[in-house]
Amino acid sequence: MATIKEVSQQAKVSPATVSRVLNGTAPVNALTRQRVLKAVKELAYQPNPLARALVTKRSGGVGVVVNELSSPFCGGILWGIESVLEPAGMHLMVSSGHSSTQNEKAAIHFLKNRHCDALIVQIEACNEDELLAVIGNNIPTVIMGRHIPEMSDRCVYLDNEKGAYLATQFLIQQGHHHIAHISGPLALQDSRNRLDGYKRALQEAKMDYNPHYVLEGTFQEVSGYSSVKRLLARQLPLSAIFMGNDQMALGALKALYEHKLSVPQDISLIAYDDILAARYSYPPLSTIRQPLEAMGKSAAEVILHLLDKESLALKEVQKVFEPELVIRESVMNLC
Amino acid sequence: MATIKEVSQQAKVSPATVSRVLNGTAPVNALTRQRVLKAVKELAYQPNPLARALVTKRSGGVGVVVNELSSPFCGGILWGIESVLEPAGMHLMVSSGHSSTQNEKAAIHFLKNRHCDALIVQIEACNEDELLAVIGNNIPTVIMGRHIPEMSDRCVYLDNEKGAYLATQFLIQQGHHHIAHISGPLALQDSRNRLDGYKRALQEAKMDYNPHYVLEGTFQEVSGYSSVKRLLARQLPLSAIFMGNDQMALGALKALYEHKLSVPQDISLIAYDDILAARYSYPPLSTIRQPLEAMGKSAAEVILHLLDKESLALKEVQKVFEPELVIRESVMNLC
DNA sequence: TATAATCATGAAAAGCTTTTCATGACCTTG
DNA sequence: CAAGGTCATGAAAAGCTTTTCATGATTATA
Repeated sequence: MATIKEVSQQAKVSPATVSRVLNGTAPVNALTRQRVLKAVKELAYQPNPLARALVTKRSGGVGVVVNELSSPFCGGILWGIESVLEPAGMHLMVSSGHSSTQNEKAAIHFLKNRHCDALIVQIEACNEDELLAVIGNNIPTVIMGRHIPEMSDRCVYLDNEKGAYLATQFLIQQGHHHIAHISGPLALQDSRNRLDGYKRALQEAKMDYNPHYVLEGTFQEVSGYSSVKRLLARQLPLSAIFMGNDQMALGALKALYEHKLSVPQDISLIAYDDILAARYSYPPLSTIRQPLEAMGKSAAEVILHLLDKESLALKEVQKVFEPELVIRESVMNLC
Repeated sequence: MATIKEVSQQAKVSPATVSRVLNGTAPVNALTRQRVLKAVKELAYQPNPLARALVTKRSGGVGVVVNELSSPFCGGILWGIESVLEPAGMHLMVSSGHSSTQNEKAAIHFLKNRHCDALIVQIEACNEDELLAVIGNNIPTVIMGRHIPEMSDRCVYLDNEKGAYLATQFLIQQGHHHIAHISGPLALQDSRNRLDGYKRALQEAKMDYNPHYVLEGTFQEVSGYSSVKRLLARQLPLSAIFMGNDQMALGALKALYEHKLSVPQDISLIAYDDILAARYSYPPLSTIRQPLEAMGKSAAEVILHLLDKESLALKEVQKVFEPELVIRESVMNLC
């Protein structure tokens, strides 16, 4: 590995001049510049990022904490982030939170300690106060997948209320009157927003909101399964369920199958997220799609702006994303 | 951020002594040590990883190049890697190859240039020579998901031949005689090994290998769809298909559905990988499971050994993993 | 008791850049 | 032509550790 000193010797200039040529930080005589560039090429010189980081206090790394590396949700986000950050010359340092407050905090500390220039955080367990505390305010940070009022302009998230509204509205349009909802954990803002959207659609259709039709789940498959069983045990008139996410819907499918209820003939199902499995379940699930990749890209763009790498104003980046209704075959038209 | 100098002043020692206490590189008088530790605590001192990396030539980062960040396959691997490397104090720098030779090379160069201590590479497009060339031999590297003879002791992979053998054998045991195979791209060693396993099972059952029953796909869903259509057009007697991976099997399901052939009554299907969707397709797919997380862990352990962080001998890490047959409902018993 | 060996510590160098400050050459302007 | 300004460049410092080498003190050995 050649150093800047060797280059400077070969080009018969000082290291400072080489630095100036490479970074364009000061004007350099055209001939000198050429000599330098020639030497750089001949020695295949590449600046040592560590030494550079030490002096500029910019490591070129962005820390990303996702909830679960292996989930399709996080994969989509990561992909989006990478596609923006890498061309900008920055690298991703990833870590995961595994839905545990402690892990999440540890992951954030870990990355902060590694001198990341910025942080992108998509976690579920920490509440708002914990999150704000652990982030601190000495590192530019973007929150993904939830809205935190204190840092509204650095949150990239889906309009969950609207997605739930769209889902419920669709069920109503298809002629359903008795619509249940299995929510996610209500400690999460997302889940609460989805519940709100469900309520708003009912209200708009002049249908009463009945708490007996709502159960709280955990976003996991087993919870979809057990919640639906509990719901059925209540023996309420029922024609459709709005499931808080796809994974729970897959569990629901199983529960309904065991009760010899077919989807959508006996019960209609609509869910949320549009993971791959939603397309291949039987029947394929109608669901609400989140533009994960686009959201990841936006988060990365916000980061670039915060780091002043781009001239665009921060406001111009889209931060609230629109959910999209994906119609497949799990909802029956009763009209 | 406190520096080592401030700590040394507070503890009335030289920076060298602080370093010695913190790294245990030389004996330090017990009392001095206590003074130093006290100062470290009071100032909440944390060594600057960049400065440290500059002198030790160890950044503490491991570069990971996966084929596709958003795929469930890579997610599982990443999870495994993270679970070993993070406790060892190392961080992950990720990048993806997107099945393109150029991207893969760029990603590896990108990470090497960032002064990673080591590399874990799971890519598909580069052939062996390209891969060896781009890796070079100045950075410890582990290859995942394929076997490269030149660096046999640094490859962590599945016994693909055996998995394919298990799948095909299972079909035969269930009484199938006309078994087709839609392979992955035969440029990939994995695909060739799976084809070999298929052949071996046939041979062992004294069934003839007929090339008309084998089509080459791309591992993508659409390719499963089109390959099956082409296969059906050949009008061969057929009772089962061994699909090269789950994604192609999902495409196959669609093609068969369009031909009004039901699975498994008319055609049986078995696949490879066991992604989440395999469990929820209709019917749920029998498939071959890869222990992704365990493989990721192993890869990370090999890295740690290569970096001499652990005393275990390199040989003791498991590097060839056993596939597991997962029986669901896509295969009919004809016996 | 004198000499050798061991131990604890500090000063300074090394690692590689970027950046500040200074300098000398050249040009412009009064 | 002298004074002031601009331009291109170099020397040296700064950024924060780790590590080498040297030193003085203490202990063991002959």
